Amino acid sequence: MLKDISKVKKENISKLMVSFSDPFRLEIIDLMMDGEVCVCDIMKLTKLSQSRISYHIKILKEAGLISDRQEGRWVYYSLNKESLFLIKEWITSLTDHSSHRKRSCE
Amino acid sequence: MLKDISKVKKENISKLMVSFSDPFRLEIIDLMMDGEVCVCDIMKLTKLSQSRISYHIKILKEAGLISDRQEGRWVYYSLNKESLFLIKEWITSLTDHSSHRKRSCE
DNA sequence: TTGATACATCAAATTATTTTGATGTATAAT
DNA sequence: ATTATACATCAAAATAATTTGATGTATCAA
Repeated sequence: MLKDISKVKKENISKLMVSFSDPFRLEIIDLMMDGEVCVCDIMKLTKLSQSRISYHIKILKEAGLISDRQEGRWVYYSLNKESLFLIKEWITSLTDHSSHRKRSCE
Repeated sequence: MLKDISKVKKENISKLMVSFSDPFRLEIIDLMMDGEVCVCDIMKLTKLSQSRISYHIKILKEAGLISDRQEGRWVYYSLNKESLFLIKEWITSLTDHSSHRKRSCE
């Protein structure tokens, strides 16, 4: 068991995973790989409505997956590398510590 | 953009992420880190109902995250390392290829 | 100071996911 | 054969997430 991963961290992981669990959010994340994007960029590139995008952005933000930077009327969003590393670390702990031990009831 | 990651792969990723997006499924995954478990093990360790566990198991199975092995009346479930590696690979491609390029509208 | 743009937020409607309790199937012990 | 165990599956109910359209706020340009 992941005894070494604190509850706080687990809740972070959970939120990050929820972030990734929506196809539109994955699309948005994908767009952010090329660097900062504003909501208007996402609108042009995905044809999603503005409020719909804002909603998903909010989820990503609350999970700590993205950061924002305001510049005049525009808000630029970008991926947060630290949270990506956190997930990577978690997945790594899964692959590294998971056992193949057989179980047998009876 | 993740041009190099095929659509099929993306759909896998999406399903895997959905797998991870539920706290009870994370618990179940956690239990599987010590090796195989049967539904009855999960029942004892989590106090979730049998059909509830079966439901979540189904989601994990359909995402390809776990494998099953039947032995008599018991079915033993275990984590699928390949799918864990697939996610790791995906996260790695995010961390490795994501750019910090600034955007500026106007 | 008026109007336009960029985005956030809200409540209601829609849609999807999860839970529950019942029933079904297969295996195995008596 | 009958009964018990382990698990799957199903339909209905409960709950949660998402979408929509409207409205709100801040910034900026004319």
